[in-house]
Amino acid sequence: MSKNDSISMSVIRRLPRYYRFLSELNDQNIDKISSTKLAQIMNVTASQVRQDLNCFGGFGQQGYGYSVSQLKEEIKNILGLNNDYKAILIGAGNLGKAVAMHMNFEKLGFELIACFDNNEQKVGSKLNGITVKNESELDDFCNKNHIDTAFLCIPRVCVENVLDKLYSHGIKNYWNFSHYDINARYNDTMVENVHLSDSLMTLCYRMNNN
Amino acid sequence: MSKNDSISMSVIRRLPRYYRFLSELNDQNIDKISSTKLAQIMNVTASQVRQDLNCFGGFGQQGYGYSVSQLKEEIKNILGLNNDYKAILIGAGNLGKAVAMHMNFEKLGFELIACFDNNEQKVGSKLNGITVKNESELDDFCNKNHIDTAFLCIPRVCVENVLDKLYSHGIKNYWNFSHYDINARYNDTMVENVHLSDSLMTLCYRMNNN
DNA sequence: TAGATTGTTAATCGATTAACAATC
DNA sequence: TAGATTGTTAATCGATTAACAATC
Repeated sequence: MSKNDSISMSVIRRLPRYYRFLSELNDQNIDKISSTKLAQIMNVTASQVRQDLNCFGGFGQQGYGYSVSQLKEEIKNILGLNNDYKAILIGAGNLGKAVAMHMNFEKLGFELIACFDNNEQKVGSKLNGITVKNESELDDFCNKNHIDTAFLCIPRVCVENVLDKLYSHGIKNYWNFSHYDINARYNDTMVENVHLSDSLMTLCYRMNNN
Repeated sequence: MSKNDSISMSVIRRLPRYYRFLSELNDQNIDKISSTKLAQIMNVTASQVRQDLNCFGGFGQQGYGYSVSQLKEEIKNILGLNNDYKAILIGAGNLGKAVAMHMNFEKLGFELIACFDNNEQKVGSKLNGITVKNESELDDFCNKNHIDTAFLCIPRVCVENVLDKLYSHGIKNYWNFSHYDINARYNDTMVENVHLSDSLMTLCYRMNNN
């Protein structure tokens, strides 16, 4: 279909940032912007802005620039934020709790429909209105509900067991906070990793070598 | 000094991953590995492994390969994980709590020495043995203690005020969980961003366009 | 020594930037 | 129309991969 056949990850990873800056401009009731000005604000080159946007279509108007509100909506659609992907969260520890409580899933194209934990202590507690279920109910829940993606907030050593179960139910999209290498086990999965400790190590390196 | 004059961010961001895989191999008591085998395990090319490592020195031995334990230690040193950088955490909400409780700072070159929050409800509670202080004590604390870096787990709108304060005390390294653009305000800061919602949006895009 | 594997140079590939014709 | 700014092609830059001589 049309242009977005094989957009590079470099471009894809910049999209949320465009979306954020455009949302801000829109909130400030600015209705037009040129690639040059947007680039200035975002601290990138105007060429990059135009190249990136043109991966998806000609959203601008020569001699004028881009309509902020229109471009913002375009990117929202490109990202797919109007979706309502059903997500479940595995692991209601500190990290899982933070993910459940902190994120505005609705604005990101997701709906969190259930949380699971294997710790009896946590079962029954509520996260953003969702009662934490016992992990033993996971299979049953997967059978009875359509699930698009799983957010894994469990320790590395626990992932394989849970992953095998989820994969057997056809779940192939993962937001993974552990260091378990999901793709190595199932190469047809779509995995977005968040490696907090890698990020902190990178900061450490840079502090050493500034 | 020597080789690591201007290592590209691409290489730097791969270092934690090397460190992880080497640590694992070491735990399995494997004592030698070739670039080819390591590349296989990590799903990259052997060329990249050798190029990356040679940015920092010739750690291998021709005809033999690399000593796992030695290479692991080398990378640990390159990353600077033996440091004891003093860090403070701003924001003891769900995210801040998760960061404080979940991370093994000691193994990452940091020591968390204080937490602050402006919410009276949170002040006095304990995170991993550290009592949450009132944000009003921040200035005083900065005056009396050496601080290398701040972890910002506060909402975007709260960052500017806190940042100005921290920067005035000479703190220039930040682990930033908000969408506030620290570098735009102070361009001599070292910032490592964690943008959870950007990550989730990227997953959303990829789910739409698999 | 012969075999293996590194360190490093050269070739390729992809991403970013510059330039400019098209056009509003 | 003249001025501005896009969309797009071409040039540059950097990162990845391949090749191979050095050497353990």
